[in-house]
Amino acid sequence: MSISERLTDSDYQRLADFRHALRKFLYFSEQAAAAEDLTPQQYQAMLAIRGSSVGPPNVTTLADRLCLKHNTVVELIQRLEKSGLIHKQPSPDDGRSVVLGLTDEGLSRLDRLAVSHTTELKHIGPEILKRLSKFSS
Amino acid sequence: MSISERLTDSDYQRLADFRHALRKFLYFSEQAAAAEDLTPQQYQAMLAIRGSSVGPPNVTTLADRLCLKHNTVVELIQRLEKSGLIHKQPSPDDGRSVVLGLTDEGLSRLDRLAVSHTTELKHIGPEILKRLSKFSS
DNA sequence: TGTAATGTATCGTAATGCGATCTAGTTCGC
DNA sequence: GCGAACTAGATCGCATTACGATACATTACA
Repeated sequence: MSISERLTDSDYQRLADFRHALRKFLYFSEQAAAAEDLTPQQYQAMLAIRGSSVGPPNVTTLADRLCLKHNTVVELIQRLEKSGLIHKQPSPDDGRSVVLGLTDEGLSRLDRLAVSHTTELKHIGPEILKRLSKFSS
Repeated sequence: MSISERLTDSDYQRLADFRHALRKFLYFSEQAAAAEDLTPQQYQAMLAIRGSSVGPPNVTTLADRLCLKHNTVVELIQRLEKSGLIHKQPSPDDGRSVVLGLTDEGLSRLDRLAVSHTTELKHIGPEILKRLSKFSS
């Protein structure tokens, strides 16, 4: 498909179908999170904290990882802390910074979600993959 | 990974990295939509209307496609109609139903977005694909 | 040392998505 | 053909989310 040509019906179907596959996965994720009494964003924040490959993140690092503004993350973190799912520690290196970590309760809920997401990805993953591969040309 | 074992650090990193790749694409999409003065949901609704493979959808069909409740879509549609991006026609077959379609203005904005999304998918698609393929085992 | 940069927090606002409820139109059983 | 059940869409109120603007403390640096 040349960039200068108008898109065809099937170009649009391809985009829409990919988006639909993505949306189905995200919908599953919303429902799974809700079953653990979490909002989708809470799950994503907890996953990003637990799955950080560079050690426990602070607010700014987490905001980058979630592609959100720092103040959005501050509030997300506050709700998570109030629910007893994460804890904040003042950074020993930098008095402005806080280090984020999961509580036992947070870990336990996240673990169940991570397992179910992994299972779901084995099911819906191939569909996303198939629709995605149609753009690689 | 057996389902009965506790997840490892790298299991979590895999999930978090996949989610991050997804989030990056969605963030691109949000920014691209904003550049055309659209909300992300408006773009997705318009794409679903234009990319429908079974003819112009009604509210219920669109809700299914977007994995949203019908009343959510009704309001989304109202905002789109007020902005002159879509039009609603009473269905000739069923007096309860409305048929949704894009206006010229809607088509023109969507077209630019669809092109830029296609381009972006060629860039970020492979990364999503790579992270996704790690769950296919 | 004083100024800029960084990290976090607070406040007000707009958009989103949903449950509950409503109205109008359609279908089905009898 | 008539009423009950069902379906499609619309309306309202509410909680959550994300953001811009702003503030304040800490750190870095010239």
